[in-house]
Amino acid sequence: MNRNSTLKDIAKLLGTTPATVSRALNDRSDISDKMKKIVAATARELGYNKNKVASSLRLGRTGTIGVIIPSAEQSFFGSVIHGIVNVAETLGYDVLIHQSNESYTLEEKGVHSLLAARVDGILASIARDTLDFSHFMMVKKKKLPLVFFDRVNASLGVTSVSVDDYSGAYKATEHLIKQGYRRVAHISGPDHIQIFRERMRGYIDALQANKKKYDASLIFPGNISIESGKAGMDYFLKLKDPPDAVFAVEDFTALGVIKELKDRNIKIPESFGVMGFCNALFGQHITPTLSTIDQQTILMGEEAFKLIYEMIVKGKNNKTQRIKNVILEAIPIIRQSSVKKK
Amino acid sequence: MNRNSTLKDIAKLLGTTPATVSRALNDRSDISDKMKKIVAATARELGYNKNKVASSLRLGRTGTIGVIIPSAEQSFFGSVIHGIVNVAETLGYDVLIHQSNESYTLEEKGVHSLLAARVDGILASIARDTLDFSHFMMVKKKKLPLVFFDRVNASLGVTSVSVDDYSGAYKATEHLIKQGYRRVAHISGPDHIQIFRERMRGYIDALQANKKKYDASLIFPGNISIESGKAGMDYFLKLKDPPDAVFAVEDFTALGVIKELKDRNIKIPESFGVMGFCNALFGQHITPTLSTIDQQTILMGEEAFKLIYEMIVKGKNNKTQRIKNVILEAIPIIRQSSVKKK
DNA sequence: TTGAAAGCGCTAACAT
DNA sequence: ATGTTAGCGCTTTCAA
Repeated sequence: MNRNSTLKDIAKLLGTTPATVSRALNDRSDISDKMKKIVAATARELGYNKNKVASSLRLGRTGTIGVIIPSAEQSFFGSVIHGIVNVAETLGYDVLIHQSNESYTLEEKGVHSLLAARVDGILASIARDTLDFSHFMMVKKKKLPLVFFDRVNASLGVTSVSVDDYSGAYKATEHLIKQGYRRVAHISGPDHIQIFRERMRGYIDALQANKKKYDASLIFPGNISIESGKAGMDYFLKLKDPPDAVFAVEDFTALGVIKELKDRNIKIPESFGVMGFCNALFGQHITPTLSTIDQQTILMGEEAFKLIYEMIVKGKNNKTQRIKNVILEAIPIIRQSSVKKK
Repeated sequence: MNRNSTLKDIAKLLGTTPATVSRALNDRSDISDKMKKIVAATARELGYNKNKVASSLRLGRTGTIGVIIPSAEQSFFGSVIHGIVNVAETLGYDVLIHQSNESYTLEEKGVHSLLAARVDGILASIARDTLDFSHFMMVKKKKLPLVFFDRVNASLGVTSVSVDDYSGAYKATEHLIKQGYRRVAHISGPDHIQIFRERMRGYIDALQANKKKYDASLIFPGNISIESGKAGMDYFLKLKDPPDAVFAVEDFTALGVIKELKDRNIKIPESFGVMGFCNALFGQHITPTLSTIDQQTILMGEEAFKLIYEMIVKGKNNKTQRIKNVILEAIPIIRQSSVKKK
């Protein structure tokens, strides 16, 4: 590997010193234009490319942020990464990715790898299996900028971006009621995850605000899967007074509901209404198309990076950091599965 | 930010030197077990976390690889990233991500950022708009390990992993013929991208191997979108002797075909057969479910990392590198849209 | 088995 | 406007 050229190489060639070359390349005001030009030309000639590793060591910052997601395979996180990386590149930051695969142990390892890499900040979406948050608290204690996105935990006092799950669920439920469905049920997600609890709360409040009685038998505990959608429908249809609409905690669950209804020849949306949550890609391609709540994934990634960027920049000036919790609007996407009214 | 502890801190506390502490922590054989134990204990106590930046500068390698993809938003690339990152983590590597957003300029910038970060190798999937490959040739010239995945270019002599596009297309086309469809058409992708040319070649060869005449009017030039699927069908159905099956270059195109057929009340698969390519998630949830070719995305990511890892390790020993081109099997996933026979 | 010293490439403080 | 010097934290060579 033909050695990368260094400031020293350029300096030697020009009969000057590495310090001057460094200043010239960094466009410092105390260097003459003439010198800047000749340095730039020589650098180009040698194919010089700044060694960010050395620079980072010297500066005590890396211009790199770390991201921890459950899995890049889930298209939701792919979109968020897209948003994060695009803004990061624009602002000159590199992005390191780690996956927890929903495991606490891997998440914890990921945090340590990122700390070893001396990232300037960490963006994270909490793993399903994480119940102990000491690794994140350690980051916080080190005063290293930390931002949670989507899978947040309000009790930790960490800056975050998430979608307004409560209001999204509220809107979804209310939409079904306004469409004339009499009894709106809910299939929930694992209730140790805050966002799913929020969605359930939105569902319950929307019922009560619309003078529907809250009926615990109309809530089926699911686990974010097609299967729990099917199982939920199976359960609901055996009730004495079954529901005629379901607000599912996310789109796969809603898909299970639709599959089960189709198997039983129950007409959607005429006899039964369905709303999901997530705006997964497949929703617009199935029959009937799925009404859902959009989570603004790309925007979420962009906002997450902007938040951490702000923390990094402010941290330099030793300003005190206030915890911010950005809540993105949950946007109803009304398609066929929930539109009873003509 | 309470300063991270260093080898020096540990050494001072133990009345020894940074060199010894370094050796102890790196489990060198020339250090006594007693010393190793006490060093480990002190390190734990201080919450010591090796500064990878300093270590990288000294060692001349970073234990980091760079990945350039068109966009993390495409679920295909999300899956590949998943595969890459998982294997990388297992082998102790960090992963830096850059996106080209299908633009040559951003791709080129990405390569330079990764070089500045002194990554130990680069994995890349070529952007749609990239016609000039000098940035990749520069990487190759530097003898920095480089592996292409999926969007490869055979003429560049770069190690790669990709799916067997030719054989996948061949199998897809032959499957449709064997199902009894008389005239099998093809909607292609941008033909400056090699994988799409390969798929067309597979289509043509399968026709001829099965004694079907190759008819240029049965190939519609598309651009990997739902719209080109629809446009293709519109064109085909106006032909004097229209086809009764389509092999679409990828699943979105196939989805467009299906939508158009449904709009015209043409029965799938009875009157018209459809095959896609990619095995996108939505294919199993639409009606009819979509027959397609699986690309083994996660495996592709895993293989890509393994290849570059091998190159990195061998490079150290100055062994000569042979260019490898790993071709993953293209696996037909037969669902409803192509099954005419009972 | 351990210590002393040097250096990876960069940048900033200080000097001129 | 430029040069000198030192040091970020680690690892390795050489010496003891």
